[in-house]
Order: sequence, then structure tokens, then C-alpha cells
Amino acid sequence: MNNAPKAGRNAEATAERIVLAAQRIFHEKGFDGATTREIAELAGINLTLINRYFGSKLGLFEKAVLPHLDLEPLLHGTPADVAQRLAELYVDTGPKEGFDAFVVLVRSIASREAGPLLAERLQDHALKPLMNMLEGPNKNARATLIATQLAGLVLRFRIMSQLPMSDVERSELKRMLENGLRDVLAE
Amino acid sequence: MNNAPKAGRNAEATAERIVLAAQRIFHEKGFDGATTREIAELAGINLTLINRYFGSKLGLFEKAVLPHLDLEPLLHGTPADVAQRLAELYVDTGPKEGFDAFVVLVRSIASREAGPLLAERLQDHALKPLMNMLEGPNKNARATLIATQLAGLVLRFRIMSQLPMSDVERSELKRMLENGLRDVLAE
DNA sequence: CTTAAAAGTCAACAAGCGATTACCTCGAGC
DNA sequence: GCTCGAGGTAATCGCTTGTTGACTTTTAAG
Repeated sequence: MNNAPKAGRNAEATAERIVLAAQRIFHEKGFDGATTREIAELAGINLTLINRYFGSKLGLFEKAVLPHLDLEPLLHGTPADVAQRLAELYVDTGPKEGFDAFVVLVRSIASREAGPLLAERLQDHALKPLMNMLEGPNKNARATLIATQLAGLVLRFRIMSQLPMSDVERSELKRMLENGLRDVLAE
Repeated sequence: MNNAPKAGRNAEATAERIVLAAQRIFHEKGFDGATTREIAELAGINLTLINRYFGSKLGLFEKAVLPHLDLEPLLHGTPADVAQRLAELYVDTGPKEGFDAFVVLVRSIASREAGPLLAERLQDHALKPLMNMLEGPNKNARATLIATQLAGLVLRFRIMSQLPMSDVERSELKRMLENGLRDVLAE
């Protein structure tokens, strides 16, 4: 019962390399814009292994992207905690390479194949957890208000990040956003 | 000097039919997802006329979509007026067929060709007018906060509109949104 | 009626796509 | 050392895409 990966002939490790490459390419191009050939090249593997291991391009997308589309890990603590955390996270604009599932969401939402999967996943792992953490009335309206604000910020800072914004403006925005979020979270 | 269109042989009218069809298809599929053949079929014209009249698919996109990506017509009146107008407009969820330039924006932002054009247009005809109408400090931060909120609402109500929301929830959302917008607009 | 330009049509190209089929190669177990 | 299945590869299929160049039809002017 020795399943030692002999470095170069290991299906599990190869699949993982494909997933990592897929995340980067889907992040850059969205589902439709990404090509399996580009993913295979970045992963350094043969094109056909994608279909062998994941069935199809969409199958790979489900394994590589969907599980990371989840707001729940950010929603613990008091409303003030959550507001601060979200404001900090969604106004920040790093180089934004790598992988961000919410960027992939926006860049793939028009896709006939991937769009429905994303909408369903967003409903179950973003809107629903948000509603569940809220106290008081109008849970759906308040969760929607917060989620849509965050979605717009993803669009602005993680996708159209080339638009200029100074550090002082950014910190003012962060402060105003945090206040607004806290109000809606706490009611 | 009679340039009466003889109904069936009029370049101007044909170009207009192409534009109308393009708006609907771009709305449904985004720039990359739309095909020139589908546009031609809906317009009831020959495929090659698209390239003849607009040079390329991207040229058609510029004529059919970009000019309608403009927030300025909604920004007249007092801050309270504007807040009410925006809340009314962006929480509403009609059948959403037809053409909405902001829907096209979201569905085309991942496109390598159309994306940059959309970002530039949005900067000049959405963010800038918003900043210009604001009084007081932190114009950029406040305009960004509003624009991102609206963008998220487009995503929620005009693109993921299949998610359920009751009338009472919608009207609560509208009220909360209007209050939030008014605060940020008036400062 | 003639004609020439405008408007519209036809067929096809080159490129790129996801996916499949048949094949090769390695390495653990006998 | 042999074998056989798992891991990996090569070639290519069928299809769709945007675009183009050559051709035909209409229409208005002379």
C-alpha cells in the first residue's frame, strides 16, 4: 500500500497543477475567455489531461472556482467587526494577480454555461449566509444591500483597478463604507 | 434632391436595424458571447453588411452600446431627487428584455476587446458626472460608493433577476437604498 | 434606355475552439 | 525480466467564429 508519488507520474499532483493554472486563467479571462489550451500550457501538462481528470472545461471550473465563492468565512464576530473586515478587504487594491473567485464571478456571469452555476452558488454561499447572520427585520433587503455594495466594489477595485484613486481618498472611502455597512448590519 | 427611402433599399434604415438587433443580442450575451451571425439574423439582413457599415463587430459595439452608457441624464435636481430617482430605477426589476447599456457593461467587462472601451466610457460618463454633481469634500470616495452600489444592483436585479424577492422586501430595500444614497449625495 | 454607383448577396477562408480517439511510456507487482 | 494498468502524449475531428473578395441586383440620374 505504497502510493508514494514518484515525481512526474502522479495523477493527484497533476490535477492540482491543473486546478492552480485554471484558477489563474479563469481569473484573468473569465470562463468563456479562458481556453483549455492556455490552462494546459500554464500548468505544463498535456491538453487532454483536463478532459481526462475533470470531464470538461466546465467540470474543471466547478472544481477550481466554485468552492472558493464563499462569503461565510468573513462573517464571524460582531456587526462592527464584520463591517471593518469587509471594508478593509473590498476597498483594498493590490496587484490583483493570482486568483479571486469573485472576480471570476463577474467575468463569467455572462457565460451561458457557467453563469447559472455562479448565480446558484452566490445565492447559497453569499446571500444566504449574510441573511443568516443578520438580526432584526428586513433581512433580505439588508443582505441584498450589502452584497450589491460589495459586488460593485469588486468591479471597481479588482477589475477596473486601473482607474486612479489616491491613498487618502481610499481611506476616506473605507471609513464611509465601514460606517454604512455597520448601520445596515446592525440595523 | 429626393432621397426618399424606397423601403428595402436604404442604407441608413438598414444600419439602424442592425444597431437595434445588436443592442438586443449584446444585452443578452455580452460582447464576446454575441455573434455577428445572430445579430444579422435578428436584423433580417445579410451578415456582411455588418462589416460594410460598421467595419467590425467592435465598431458596431461602439455605435450601438457605448453612447447609451451614460449616467448624466439621471443626475439633475436636488440630492433628494436624485436619490429617489436612482433607488426607483435600480431596484426595479421588469422583464429586462430589450436593451440596457449597464447590463451590457457587466456582461462584456471581461472582454479583451470591449472591456477597455467600457472602462473608459464608464469613467467619463458615469463616475465623472457623479463627482461633478457632488458638493462638499471626498467627492471621489462618495461618487465611488454610489457608483459601486448601483453597479451591484444592476448585477442583482438586471442580471441575476431570477433570485426571489417579494414586493414588500423590494420596497423596504428601495427605502433603505434611497436613504443611504441621499446621505452620501448630500454629505 | 443606358449606366454607374449604391445596396445587398454568396461562398469561402483562416483561425481558434472543446473534445475524442488511438497510441506510447513508465513503474510497481509478480 | 515481464506484464499490465495508470499516467501521459500526438494527431485530428467537427464546429463556430469574424472577416473578406467577388459577384448580383436595385435605383436614380442623364
